[in-house]
Amino acid sequence: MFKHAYSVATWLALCNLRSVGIPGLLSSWSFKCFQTKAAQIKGKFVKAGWEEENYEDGVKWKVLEHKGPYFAPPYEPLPDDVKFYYAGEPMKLSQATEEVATFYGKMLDHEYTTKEAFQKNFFHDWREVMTAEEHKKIKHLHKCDFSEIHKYFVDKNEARKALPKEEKQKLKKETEKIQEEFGYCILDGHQEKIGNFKTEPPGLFRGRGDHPKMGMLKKRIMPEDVIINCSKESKVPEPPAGHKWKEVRCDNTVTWLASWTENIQGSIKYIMLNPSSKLKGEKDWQKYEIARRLKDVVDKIRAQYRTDWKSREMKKRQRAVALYFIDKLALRAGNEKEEGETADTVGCCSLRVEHINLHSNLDGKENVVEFDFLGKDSIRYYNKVPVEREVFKNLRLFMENKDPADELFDRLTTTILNKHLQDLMDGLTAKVFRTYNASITLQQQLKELTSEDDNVAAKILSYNRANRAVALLCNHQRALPKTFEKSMQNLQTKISNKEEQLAEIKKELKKAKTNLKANKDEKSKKEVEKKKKLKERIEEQLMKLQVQATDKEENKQIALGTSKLNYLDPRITVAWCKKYGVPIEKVYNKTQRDKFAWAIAMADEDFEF
DNA sequence: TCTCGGACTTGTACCTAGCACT
DNA sequence: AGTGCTAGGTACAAGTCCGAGA
Repeated sequence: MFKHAYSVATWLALCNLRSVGIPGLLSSWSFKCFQTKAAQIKGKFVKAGWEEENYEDGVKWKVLEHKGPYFAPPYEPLPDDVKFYYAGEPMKLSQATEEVATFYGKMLDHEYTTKEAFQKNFFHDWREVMTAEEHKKIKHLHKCDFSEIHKYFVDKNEARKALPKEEKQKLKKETEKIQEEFGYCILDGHQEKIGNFKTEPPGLFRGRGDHPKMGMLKKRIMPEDVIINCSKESKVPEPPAGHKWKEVRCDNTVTWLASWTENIQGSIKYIMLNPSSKLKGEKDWQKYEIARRLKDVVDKIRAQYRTDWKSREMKKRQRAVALYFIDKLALRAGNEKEEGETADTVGCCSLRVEHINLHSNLDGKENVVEFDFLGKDSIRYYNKVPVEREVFKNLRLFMENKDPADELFDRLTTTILNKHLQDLMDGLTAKVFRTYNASITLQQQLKELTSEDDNVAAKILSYNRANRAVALLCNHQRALPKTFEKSMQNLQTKISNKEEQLAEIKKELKKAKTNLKANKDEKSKKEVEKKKKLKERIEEQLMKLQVQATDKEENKQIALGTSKLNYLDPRITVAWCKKYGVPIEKVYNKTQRDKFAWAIAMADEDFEF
């Protein structure tokens, strides 16, 4: 069974994930420790430190000890001089009502508060926490005046920013202390960083896109809501004074330390480990190994779905066309979702007739499918894609006699699709195609774009371009940064300044050369050398700036982070860095290096995805 | 086979520390 | 020293996929 193909021992052996083997002494599994160790043994990965764990099926850990979540600070009532007005009259609110009012007041200059659904949901939930008296009096949102509340928080924020250095230092120390106390756990004798150790503070729910629940009240999480997960023999975290946990359990088949149910969607929220942890890293590695196995069978799978386009079974045809989209366009699976509970977004299997347009001929191309739909996070997917004739014909067939709001693949669900994929390859699901296509694209693009004799800056531009190709494929967009135009202009100014500088120095160099010809003395010679060096330096600086500008322009609406963090096998990057002598820090920042520590230790320059 | 809860990954928006500038 | 500005974190929403139970 694939699931258990990688024992912890193998993994540790491979990446040398380890800590110093002094019993009873904790050590963190940090990059630093890694780097030195990896350097020492260079290429050979030796298992040490971590005991060879014999985990049974599905068991994730043996010992887990932590401090529980850090709770949001209690509500601080407004000072008396900050007033809420109803219908023009000042009104003192009960503490609970006031707290919810501040949630709205804080957001006053956010676009959310102008939306009808937001206002409606907020007002409804707000009225629920009001006292009978308040409830009776406060009947219309438009008669509520939160402006003093709003101003109070704006001022407070500014005051905080203007704090003297020492005060800021003090605050920083305090957050560090909290991080220290709650931010780590002990897992099988090793200290691991926790990802999110704080409960989410109360506030107003901000959905993405056109979310029907936007503005609803997100309730304060109390210890009584929280389930603690830790090992039996370890010390159970202490709940805050006067409180109890909802439950303390010991389930070592899951990776979370604490959980609670959130009141908006009724879904569960978890406290889990940081991506740098062994648990997460191992999972990440596995993910890419599955994608690499897809590489071996992808040709076969492609051949098969092409055959299936002509199947007599409608279900099979739909499955084959959907899979083609998932493979070619890196679409998400598209699970069905509850209508009215979330924003109306779709993925491949949930596409509706209204989301595509068929053009037999468009811009000189045949059989073009025009996609236009909102995907995850209500990000628009818009693409015009020429497709195979069979696909085109099938789509026309699928759309026959259907309303725009009908499902395109009415015989298909993600479960059906994934079951099929599972039969084709152990561990294969729809999302694996995204991982596979992203990683393979990076590798191809890097091969194509990088040239040996480029300098580091140019190589990094190539890397970013390869990364960009992937982001484009995965439709990882971002809003044009607000300051884009301005910062672009700044950069352009810098460039022209450099150019002027360069022209100047060229002139000077020429002069120096003439001088040398005339005088032929040591001093003139030195002068020429000096100017030459200066010229080279400026040329390099100019080139760097120009690269920066190109990069910036090409990147303005594309987000690289998501693919880098979630889709690109880090070993490809590590291998590329090693091969072309690019320092890894130029491509991965500290966090990324921590997350990908396993890959950094594992991959040689000849790693092939 | 259908539904739903649960666990875990993926994704963008927002915030801010700290850097490069003047 | 003050002032932008942005990279890089944090927060948390929104997906995917699995398996249990009716």
